[in-house]
Amino acid sequence: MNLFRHFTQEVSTICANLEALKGQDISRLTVEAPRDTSHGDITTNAAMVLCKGANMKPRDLAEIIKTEIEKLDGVRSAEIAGPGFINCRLDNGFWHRQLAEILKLGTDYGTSDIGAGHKVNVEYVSANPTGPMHVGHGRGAVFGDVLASLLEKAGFDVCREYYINDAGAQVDVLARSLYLRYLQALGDEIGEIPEGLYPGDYLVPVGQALAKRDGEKWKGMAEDKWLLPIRDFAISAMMDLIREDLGALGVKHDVFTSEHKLVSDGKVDEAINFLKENNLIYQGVLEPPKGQKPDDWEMREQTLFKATEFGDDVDRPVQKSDGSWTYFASDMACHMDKYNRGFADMIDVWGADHGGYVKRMQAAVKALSNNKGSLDVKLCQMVNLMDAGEPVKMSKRAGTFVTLRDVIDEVGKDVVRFIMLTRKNDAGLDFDFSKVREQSKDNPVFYVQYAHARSYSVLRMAAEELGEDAVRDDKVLGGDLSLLVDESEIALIRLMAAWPRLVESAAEAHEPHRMAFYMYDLAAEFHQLWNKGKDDASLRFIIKDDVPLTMARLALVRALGSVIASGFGVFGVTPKEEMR
RNA sequence: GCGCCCGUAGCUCAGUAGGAUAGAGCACCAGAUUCCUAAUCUGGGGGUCAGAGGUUCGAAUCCUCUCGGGCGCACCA
Repeated sequence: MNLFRHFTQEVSTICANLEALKGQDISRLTVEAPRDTSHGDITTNAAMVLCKGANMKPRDLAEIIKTEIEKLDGVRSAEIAGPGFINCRLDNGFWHRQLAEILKLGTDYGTSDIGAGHKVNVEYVSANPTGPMHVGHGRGAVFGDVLASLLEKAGFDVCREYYINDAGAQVDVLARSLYLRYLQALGDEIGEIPEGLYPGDYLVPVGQALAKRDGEKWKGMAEDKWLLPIRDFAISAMMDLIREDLGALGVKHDVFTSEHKLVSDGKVDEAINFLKENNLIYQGVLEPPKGQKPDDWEMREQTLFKATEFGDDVDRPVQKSDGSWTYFASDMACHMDKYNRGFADMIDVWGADHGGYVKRMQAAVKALSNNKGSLDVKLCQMVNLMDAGEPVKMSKRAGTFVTLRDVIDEVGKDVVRFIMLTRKNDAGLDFDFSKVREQSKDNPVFYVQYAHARSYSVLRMAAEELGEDAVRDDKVLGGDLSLLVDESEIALIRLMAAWPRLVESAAEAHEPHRMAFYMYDLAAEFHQLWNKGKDDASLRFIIKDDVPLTMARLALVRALGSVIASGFGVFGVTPKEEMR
């Protein structure tokens, strides 16, 4: 249960039934956590948003509402503050019930039904199949994967999609690059890889595999004979490579959609015909871009999509001069296909360098769905690889290029995943190797992992001190939670109880990073409580001569572990039970 | 020239569908350990929320303009 939603409903009911507020729109009414905890546990703006319609002073109206709120179950006291806030304190019993719910649900705590089973398609990674993934791809991959998990936790029916850009010029370049490696594998001296082809070593074993499979079959043949079969071989090998990288990162997809297949299946024609029927395709000439005019600009008649009718700045070409479809055209087909598969809500995760592409794709989605579909595009900014505050120098030519796989091998997938989510997607991210290896508070992954491990260490210690039997599940879970009365204990429960709401707001905003900050705060709250036991021995979790209190505190510790594990579950990070 | 994103403490960044005295970490200063793991914790100083208008009970948040930074701008994907 999201406690804020619960109280919003309760207070809304109160207001709807008040004589003075008959017939008023109460949708602006909210119940939130006050920023300053000294103002109480929850606060409502009810009096302020409703006073105008009631023709009353906010504080007078607040007085009436307050009287009713005080009668609510779980509310200990209420007071009017500032311009008309009604601040409430909840009683300890309420918090104990929250704790009991966490213990009951375990890592399912935070699961929500706000998605109501609505279908959402999340497309992410979609790296060109021309080589191994780099760190920037990794950020988009983790972001998309975790956003998908987050939406699932919030009750959406999510499809994780990978769009393979296996059509167009870059895969021909890949085929030519592989052909050279193939010749090399057959013993030819190929020298330097020519400019314009992919020089990476990763094609060497692929060339060998091709030579092994086909022998000298393609040697000496004209390009038009070998281009297609070798291209297929190359793409398939590159997708294996990418799938391996994704596997190492723990990133999953439900559907891999091939651009090439969309074209050959006629899906692009289908999309374009649909637009033609709606009079959204025409032959026309575009104005040259103002300011920086490309050197090779020439006046040209093109097949254009009327993107301007759906909010884009200019109409967009869908066909190249050789008659083949532009990338945009097949991408439109891809999104139309998603819509036809039942996904009115789509989310695409792209690199920030594709920012200029957002409007046209959103325009296309509107056009292809008769304005029923929606597309949210999440742009992920650059990742800067650093070491001890200095940028890591990278050069493909010099062979000092750091791939995603290198980073995963160096620090592990859990660290990569978590760090990728410690920034908003549209903010740049520094990935510092030295910081990430550090075992200190400066390293958020470590700090949160340590809180989880510490919860286990307390339970282990309790088993040692009190005996395995004393800390069996049923005894810990069946403890008398009402013994938890210290303010710092209640504070921890209060923060844990905010988790369901956080999941919902992060899901609605499509912002998984909020979970990272929450988990860090939660870890800090727990470490603080642990340390209070140093100053005041009566606050330690394990009190040998007070077993009932110890049981209640072990339950608290266990719940803390569950909430962190719940967050890690969405993040795809394995919670550690010990740090050694 | 146009579009998108961004501008919050010395640094790196949060800021929960507009809420009360704007937060955290790092760094800096001062402290805490016979201890449930010191890989931690407590306290302190530090701000024109880039600037100017506007909307309203109330703005870091919404709108307009200005300044400053990043990205992108026809037959690449």
